[in-house]
Amino acid sequence: MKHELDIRVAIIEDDETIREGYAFLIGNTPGYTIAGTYPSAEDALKKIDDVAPDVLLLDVELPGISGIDALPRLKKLLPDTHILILTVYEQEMLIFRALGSGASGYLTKNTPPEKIVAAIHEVMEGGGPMSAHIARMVISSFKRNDTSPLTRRETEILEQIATGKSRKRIADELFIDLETVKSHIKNIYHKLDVHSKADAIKAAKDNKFI
Amino acid sequence: MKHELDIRVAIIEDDETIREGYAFLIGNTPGYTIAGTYPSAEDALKKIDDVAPDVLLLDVELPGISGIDALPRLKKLLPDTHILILTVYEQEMLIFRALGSGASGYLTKNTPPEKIVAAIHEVMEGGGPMSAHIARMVISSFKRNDTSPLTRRETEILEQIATGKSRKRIADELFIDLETVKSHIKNIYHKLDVHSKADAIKAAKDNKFI
DNA sequence: TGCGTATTCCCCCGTTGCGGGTGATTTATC
DNA sequence: GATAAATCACCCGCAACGGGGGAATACGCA
Repeated sequence: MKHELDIRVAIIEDDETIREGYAFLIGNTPGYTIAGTYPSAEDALKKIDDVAPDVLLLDVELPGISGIDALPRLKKLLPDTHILILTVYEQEMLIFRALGSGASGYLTKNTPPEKIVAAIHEVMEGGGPMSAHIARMVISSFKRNDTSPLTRRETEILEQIATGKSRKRIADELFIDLETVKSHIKNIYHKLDVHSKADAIKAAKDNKFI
Repeated sequence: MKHELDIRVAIIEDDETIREGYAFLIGNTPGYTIAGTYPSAEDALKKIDDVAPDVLLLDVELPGISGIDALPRLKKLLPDTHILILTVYEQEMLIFRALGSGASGYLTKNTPPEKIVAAIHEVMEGGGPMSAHIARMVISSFKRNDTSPLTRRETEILEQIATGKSRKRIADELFIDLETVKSHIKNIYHKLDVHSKADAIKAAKDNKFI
């Protein structure tokens, strides 16, 4: 039951059962049309530009080029297509690489069918659908460590250092003397037990002090 | 209808109508109990530690101390309470400050009542409930610019510079000569039209090249 | 109100890194 | 086989960095 105003959905998924299952589910939901299904990224990269779907469901574990590696190239081919990652993997690395490469949402494969359809609708409405656990991980990535040994001023100065600014420039912008900045930096190094900018930044970022 | 195993919810909201509305809604939902309602952050900070709610709904626009400013102090008082921001504001600044200060979710006030209850449930289950538009903004914050003028190697080196490492150290870690690193940096500066580390990092971050 | 901490500023020292100019060679990739 | 990317080379002067010492206000919480 195709319709001109339907949301056009494409699927890249190597498991035929899952692929056809999603296609059946979405194709039989009013308002949605399957614009193409592909068993591999290579396949999709060759043919999908003729299809230009509104939304693309992308599996990350694919034979040959992985979904993650295909993402930037798919996004280049289809800049206006919303790409939803659909996977069993919940590693931070994968999630942030996917979102960095232009994915508009990230769903785990235990997502019930009706929620997948809802996610497709949501992404078309300007949302960013994520599975609950993924959303929590994304939120956690912003969270600062509230037990930082650094004072407010020290934190502020370390943040400035992390932007590559010189001590002189930091002093000028904070309206304090260069000697004061040096003094803070010495205290920061002592507290973090480091002996260089790079190590201080790394220690602070690892511990979410900045 | 209180129950020992109910999810205990507290509310900080200055508008009495809204506050009582939420309290009525949540208190009358099976499985949820209102543990306390407060018209201001000062009020809550004084009394809420006796209450120790599982979930706290927090408005950001409050008289006196704002919800955002109260967040770190509330989190310190109640480290195990999940705090859900409930607001009309959708500014990036506010969202990221809230998530950085320990908020577990962020909902806009046009959220229908049943979704607020669902969000409380979700956050107790390890999720990170966000309104659709908020989720999209959060996801967008990760997205790299796919039209960067920098090559892969240049991007890699600029990322290393942004961690505060010296050229020498970058050279060693990438197994290339110091002169090569210098050469890349010169190319980066030309492409970004800058003349210092700090300006290069700023330009690259502003444009999401790194 | 007072104790402790945070923040501010001052001097010394030697070493290292940084920004910029101009050039050349070897890999990939199309 | 052309174009871009990545690699290495040698020149220069100045600024920044890391670490040692000490000391005076300002501020917040009890």
